[in-house]
Amino acid sequence: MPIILPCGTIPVMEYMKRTATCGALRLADEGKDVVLNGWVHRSRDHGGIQFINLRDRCGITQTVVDEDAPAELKKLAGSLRMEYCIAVKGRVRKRPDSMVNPEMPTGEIELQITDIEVLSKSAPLPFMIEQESDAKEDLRLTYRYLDLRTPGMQERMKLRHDVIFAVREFFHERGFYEVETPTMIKSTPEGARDFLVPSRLHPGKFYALPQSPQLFKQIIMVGGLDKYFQIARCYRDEDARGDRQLEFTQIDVEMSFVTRDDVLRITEELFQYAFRKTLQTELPESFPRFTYHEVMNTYGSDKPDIRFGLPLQDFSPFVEGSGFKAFDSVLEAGGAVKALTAKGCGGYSRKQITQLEDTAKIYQAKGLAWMKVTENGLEGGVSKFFAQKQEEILAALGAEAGDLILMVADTWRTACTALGAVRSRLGKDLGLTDPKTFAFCWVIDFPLFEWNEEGRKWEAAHHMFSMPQQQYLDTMEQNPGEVKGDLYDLVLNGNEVASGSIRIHDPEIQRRIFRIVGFSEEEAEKRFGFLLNAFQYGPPPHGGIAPGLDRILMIMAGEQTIKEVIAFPKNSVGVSPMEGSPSEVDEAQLKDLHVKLDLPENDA
RNA sequence: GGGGGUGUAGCGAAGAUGGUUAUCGCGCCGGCCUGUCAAGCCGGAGAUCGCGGGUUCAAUCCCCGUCACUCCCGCCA
Repeated sequence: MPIILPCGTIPVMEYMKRTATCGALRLADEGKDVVLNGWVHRSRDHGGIQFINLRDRCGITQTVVDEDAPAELKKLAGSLRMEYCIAVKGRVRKRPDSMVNPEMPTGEIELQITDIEVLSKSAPLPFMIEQESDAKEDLRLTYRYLDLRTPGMQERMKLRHDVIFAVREFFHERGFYEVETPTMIKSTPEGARDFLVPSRLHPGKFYALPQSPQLFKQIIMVGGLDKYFQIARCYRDEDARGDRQLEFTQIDVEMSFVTRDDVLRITEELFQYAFRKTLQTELPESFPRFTYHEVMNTYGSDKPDIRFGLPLQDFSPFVEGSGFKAFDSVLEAGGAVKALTAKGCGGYSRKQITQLEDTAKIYQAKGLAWMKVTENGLEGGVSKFFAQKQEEILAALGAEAGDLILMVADTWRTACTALGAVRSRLGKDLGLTDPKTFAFCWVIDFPLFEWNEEGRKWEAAHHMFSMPQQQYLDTMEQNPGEVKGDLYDLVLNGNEVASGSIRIHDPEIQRRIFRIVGFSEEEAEKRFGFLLNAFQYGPPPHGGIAPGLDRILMIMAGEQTIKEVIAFPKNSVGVSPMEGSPSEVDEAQLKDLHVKLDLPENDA
């Protein structure tokens, strides 16, 4: 790296600066004298001749100290160890034909070394730098600076940069302004727990880190900026998951004077653009749309993986008269019986079926009923109850000999989600989830309210600023559970990757929503007063969406966790093992902040 | 808040009904070696088997507890 200093100050330490990168040289460069800077990736000393693979961000070049090289040079080369940072000078030469390495972009040439300069040494490594480190995740995070050197991490960091760049390009070209919103804001408890920042100047008061820029982007619309986007960091103090971190990045978008379809369209274009620019992948011209009810019924999930079929079906027509009490009683209680035809799984062992049942049970199913389809009809499991109707059943389910029929009877929601989980698992087990296939779809028409059984009240399913669909406006108080919102989720390969809505810009409708979820005028004023105030001054109709950058990158990179596409993620318990956060702070710092600790007893 | 899994040398793993010297690969150190590209060959160092307690003549192995990590349910408007 060039060291830049103001003129006439401290002398620059001179070293052999690179004239090419380690990924650049080709046969056409034969005969050139070049300097490379990089890290010793591997070193192979054959006694007479020594090969040093030099690595930087751009690639790996084989450099060679020949047998007839000066003894001094050979000695220095022999002292090099993995991950020493060095400069080498030499001449590019064609490799002998039989020595060409077709695996390497630089494999037709090598650098005949004339000089070596050790720029810095490396201690023995805690793990080796390989395509993907095989060290445990926690160790990789402790030494993230080494992990970042692995080609795998470097590729993902490049992908992340490329996608962000494409996003900026895309929105810029369409007249969006990138506007930054504050990271220290008013706490508006609703949804996830807030991270709090105590105020020194205002004893007893706190800022919150934003769970998303939601309220600010709506205010930006009131501010007349018309089209906004931001690569926004969001903070939610909830337990982590493979696809969830305490802090994560959203591509936050909001637009004025738009309808739902405008937002869906531009989001489709955004991903078509980003996938084309970064993965050279063409996405479909438009993404299929399903209603919430449809995906729950068919895929048993509000984030369906549509890379494969295996649809859930209604089994309730075959229950009456079967004599199977377990199913009967569920239907009498207003529940549902859902069935899934697992194609070609008729040979599953008892153990395999039990494993599928365990999956269903995680999602609260009481059991997983099953029947095998053979040449002779239904066999095994609960088949004896359905023998008379077997023709009908096979026809309705499209089941054939060699299939396995799986059923869950429970409340509609549990039956769907539990069997949906079984479907997901089968998709993976049967190899139907090619990570190179990118199957986007929209889920629309979400219910606006959900009944909270514990609190005995209605809650906003998404957030309180989403618009009810037009046809419910007159009557939404009468049956809140029926009300569909102008809400939409974007789903990719079974992952929710974006979520958005058309917002309420009419204060009267907003008041009615608050009333339905049991929010008093005073409470609404206290929490969201600034937004309601803004809405007194001619707010434009507006709506937006917020794609989760990390999740999308994870899927683009074919990874199982977003940690692989974040340079410095926290581990599963919110700790960063590298710098050791969170950590205790000085008593004096707490005092400044007017904060006293009240720690749990057994916390050592 | 709940459930599953893991913890053995710097790293990744194997291991035994509870028994004497705990194994393998990579890395590390030393030596040999003209063409490798995960180089090869020879030799060497390196482990209180996560920690604490219990059972036992004897525990890395069994039991209890605990810690750390990891995945999942809940939670995540």
